[in-house]
Amino acid sequence: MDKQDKDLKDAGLKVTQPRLTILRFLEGATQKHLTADEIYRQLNEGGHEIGLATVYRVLAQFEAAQLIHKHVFDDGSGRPAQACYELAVDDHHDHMVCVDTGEVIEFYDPQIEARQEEIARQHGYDIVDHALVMYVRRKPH
Amino acid sequence: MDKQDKDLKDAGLKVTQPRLTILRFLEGATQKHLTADEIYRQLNEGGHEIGLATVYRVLAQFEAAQLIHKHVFDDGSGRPAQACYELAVDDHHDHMVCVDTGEVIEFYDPQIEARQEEIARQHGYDIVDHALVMYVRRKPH
DNA sequence: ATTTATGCAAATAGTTTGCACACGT
DNA sequence: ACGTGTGCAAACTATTTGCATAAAT
Repeated sequence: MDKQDKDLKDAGLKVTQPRLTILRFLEGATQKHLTADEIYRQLNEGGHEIGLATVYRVLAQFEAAQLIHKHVFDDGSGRPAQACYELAVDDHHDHMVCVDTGEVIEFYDPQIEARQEEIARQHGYDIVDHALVMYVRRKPH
Repeated sequence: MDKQDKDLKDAGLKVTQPRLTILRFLEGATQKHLTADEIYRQLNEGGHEIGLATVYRVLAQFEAAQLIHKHVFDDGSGRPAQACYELAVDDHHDHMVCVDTGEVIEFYDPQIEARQEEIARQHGYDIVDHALVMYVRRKPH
């Protein structure tokens, strides 16, 4: 039993061809943040026949199992927002999206994290989740 | 010429009935964050005949003119994300959304703002915009 | 053998757009 | 009168779902 096989079982998911294929693809991908459609297209172009609906279903399951995280970066440019997915890793981080190139940069700042907790607490709330996205542009020169 | 009238002209928008109606509605609304559909429904129930498409178009124009801000709170529960809009005011703020009630709480934290600038700078970027949303739950007891 | 997963096509939800007509200046 | 704005219905996009078939245990 290999690693991905075990990961799926641990997540309570039956080990099926599509799930294995998608999980392996995500782990091997050069790009960390991928849309459902990108995953679908790249797999099929690579000879793996998987339906788009299945990609969505599997991603939803992976997300529920915390194997991956889903992000909805409102690209600001209006137009329909596409969700993207990335493999879950132990360390939490937030994102910067370059409005010119679409490039996604990850970062983590303990001060910000701490302030968030503090602010929620002051209002009488616990944080369930949070999303911080900075839309940025490469500084001239 | 009243205030809303002037606001529209200043934004470079012709003063039309739907635009005035929507702007006044937003300024008079008890709820600060409204979806396009809520605005559409409430106006029509209030006797103002406005098409949904027009509501969307006007909101898009208002957003472009910085009269309002658009938010896409990924309610986490999966399902299609609906955008909501709020009147732009001078002071910037971020949001907390209660995952149980959908309630939206606004907050502002200078430390977080400063850190964001700093982090972007360190990576060689300027911040164009940013969105911080904390999904929270009322603290037990 | 049974249960769960998959693929396809059709359905959905929110939002956008084409076009004929109405409005604002 | 002229250029925009509006309403309606049809189009679109991303995503979900129903259903018959195919896998996995």
